Parts: sequence; structure tokens; C-alpha cells
Amino acid sequence: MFNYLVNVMKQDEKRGLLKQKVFDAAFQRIQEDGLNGLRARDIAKDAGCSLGSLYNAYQDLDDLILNVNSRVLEMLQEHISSNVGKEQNAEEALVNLAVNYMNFAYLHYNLWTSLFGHTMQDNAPIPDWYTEQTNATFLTLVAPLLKLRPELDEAQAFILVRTLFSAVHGIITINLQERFISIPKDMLEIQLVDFVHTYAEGLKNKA
Amino acid sequence: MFNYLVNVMKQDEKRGLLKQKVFDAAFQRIQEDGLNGLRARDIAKDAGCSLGSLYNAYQDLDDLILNVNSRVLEMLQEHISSNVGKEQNAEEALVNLAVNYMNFAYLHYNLWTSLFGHTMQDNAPIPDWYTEQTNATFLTLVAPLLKLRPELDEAQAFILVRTLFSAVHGIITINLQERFISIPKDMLEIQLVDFVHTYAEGLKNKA
DNA sequence: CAAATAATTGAACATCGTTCATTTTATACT
DNA sequence: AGTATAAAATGAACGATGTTCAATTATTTG
Repeated sequence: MFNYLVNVMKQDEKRGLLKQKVFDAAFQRIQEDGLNGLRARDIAKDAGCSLGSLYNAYQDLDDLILNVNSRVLEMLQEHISSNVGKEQNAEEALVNLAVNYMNFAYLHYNLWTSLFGHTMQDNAPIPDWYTEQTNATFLTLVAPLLKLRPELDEAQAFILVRTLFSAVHGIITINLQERFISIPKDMLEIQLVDFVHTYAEGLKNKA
Repeated sequence: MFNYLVNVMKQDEKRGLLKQKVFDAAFQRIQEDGLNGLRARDIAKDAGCSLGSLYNAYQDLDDLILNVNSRVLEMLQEHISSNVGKEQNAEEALVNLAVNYMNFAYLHYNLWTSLFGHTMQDNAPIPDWYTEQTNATFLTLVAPLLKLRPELDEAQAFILVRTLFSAVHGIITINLQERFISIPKDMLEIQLVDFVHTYAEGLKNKA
């Protein structure tokens, strides 16, 4: 369907179309089979193009994966900050951020592990645009916190959010790794909420 | 050297010798080049045996890696709990555990990431002996804490240590990942110590 | 010392990511 | 419209990799 449209399209629009189809195929593969199950030939088959066309649309698999992960970062950013900022106090905002993050990890497990489990081939450096986006995602998390705790300057808030996020990330990561004893999701949520409250309690008593 | 000894050895002792040489080669490769740089042919060359002999000594690369990681776990366990338990209070013990953990991550970065970055081929399950050792390592961390906080039962102490360890692990992991802005080691240590104190402060005010 | 058993070998296989000469398709020009 | 030029798509081929296994070599046994 819509094939008749192709005849009217400019060339770079068609290039974009192929790029989009390759992207969608890769995204779906990662979502369903995980990053480890990603194969160039499978992507090409799903996208309905030849193997070589993959490397016309993207430089290599790393490039494609980074683009998928970039989209996942956007999803994470959107998901994690939903319903955050309307709370009465900063502590509840932190709790909600943590619980939202946990829910994203459960809901999009393969996408989430792709974010943190991907490594570049031959120890190639991660491109700047990707690291910048990653760190920019943190900055958006700082915003709602700053609104609730205006006495903090941005640097302090950044450190606070980053420490807390890293800790929450670790608690969820360890629990979801197969090599560790896992507790059920509802128990993890309780543990997570308790952790954030405890940490927030400690923060209060230091000020 | 010691080759003359081989003539006197029983067969299974020689098998152990080969297994040991393969293990040593793999360990060194992971330590120097990281898990991603591990190649079966390189290991065989380093161990001075044929490619096929690798699969005589170990079932596959996963098996070999798990054995290396098992040794790394032992190293980690030993390193992390050194000089812990002689403190005056529980809080200092927790701080020392965290700092020791951080130092191990910096000192043996490739080995440390091998512990958490390895995934089995074809989503094969991690063998029981390995998950049991992983979780047993946690139990040894509980022991010094229990000595200092005898009012906790073992289950409570286990949860406490695990939560704290996971959080510390996350803070270090995020900081050491290339995609995130990193802070220097001494700053990370300050942040880590501050984090544990803050969390411990929160724990006190809940009791 | 010969037969049986075990260990070792490395060529061969399947599967990857990636490349590139060739073919096909689209665009530009007269 | 027809030809020439450029761009895009193709898939066979390459090199690297983990793994296997028939053949070879070494060891133990009777």
C-alpha cells in the first residue's frame, strides 16, 4: 500500500523511508529478542530490503543500535517524569521518579537493558551526540526537583538526582540480573520506596 | 620449566594442568583486554595448546568465563571485606565496604565489568553453582554487619546489605560508564561516603 | 610389546558483520 | 523521448569467530 506515493517522492524522502523501516525492524527485534538476539540479516529481512542496504542506511550495527537506544532514552525520559512534579513535597517526587523508573524497566525490559548493556565494537568511542543526549536526559529530571526545592542550585540538584538515580538504577539492576536472587516486583517497589524515604530522611537531618 | 614433572604425573593431573593453563590465559586476556576482547584462538595460543583442546578443558567459552568470574568473585569478596569489622560502629563498616568496593572496581576494572557484563549465549540459563556462589558472596558481607548490629536478624541484615550494595554498585557503575559524565575517583569516593552516611542517617531516624 | 583407551589436534563448518563490484533505478540534459 | 549521468540497491564474497569431529598422537593396560 502507498507504493504509488513512492513515485512522487523525492530521493531523500525515499532514503528516509528505508532508514525508518530499518529502524523499526531493529527496534522491534531488540524489544522482542533483546540486544543479543539482534542479527543484521534478520533486520534486513524484516525491513524488506537487502543486507547491503542496511549499511546504506546506517554506518554499521553500532550506529543503528545507538539510534534505537536514543529513541529508548526519549521513551524513558517521557515515562519517568510522567505524573512527577504535582506532588506536595520533594520526597514524594523522588519516590515517584524511582517507581516510574522501575516500571519502565519491567515494562520494556529488553529495551532498558539495551541502553546499558550495549558496548561499541573494537572499543570505538561512543559518539558525542549520544553521550550528550544521555546526560541531557538527566538534566530534565533535575527540572521538577528544582521546582520543588528552589533552595538548591542546579549543580547541587544535579548531583542529588544523579546519585539517587544511580542508586535506584543499581537496586533495580541487581534485582533483575539472573545471577542474583530476585524478589517479586511488588516487593521491589516496597524496598525501593523505603530506600528513597530513608535516603530522603537522611538528607533532611543533614540540612 | 617443570616439564620433566609431566612425565611423572597421572593423567587427570595433566588434565588439570591444561585446564589451569587455559584458565590463566583467559583470566589474563579478560584482565588486559576486557571481556569483549576475548577470543578462543588467542586463549589457545596463550595457553600453548590447540584450539580444540579448549573445548576439551571447558564445555564452551561461557563455561570458561564463568570459571574466571568465579575467581573474580572470590577476589572481590576478599578485597571488599578487608579491614572491615574492626570499626567502632556499623556506619563506618558500611562506609568501608562501599569504598573497598569502589577501589576494587577501579583496580580491576575489566575483571569487575566481566562480572556484570557477561551474558550467556542463546539465553542459556546461568548454572546453579554460579548463582549460588554469587549470592553466597553477599552472605559473607552480612556477617561483619551482624557482628556490629546484633539486634538485626539475618534476613533483615541481608536485605539491608543487599540494598546498600546495589545502590553503591549503581553509583559506581553509572559513573564508570562511558556514556555518562564521569567524576574523578577521589570525588566519587567523597560522594560515595556522603551517600552511605546519608543513608545510614536515615536508617537511624527510622528506628 | 601389542592392544585398548584417552587426549590432542587442526581442518572444516556454520554463522556473523561488513564490503564492494555489479546491476537496477532514478534524475538531468538535449 | 532518448540518452547520459548519478544514485541506490543488491547479494555474492570476505574475514573473523565459536564450535565440532574424524584423524592422529600419546598413554595406559594386559
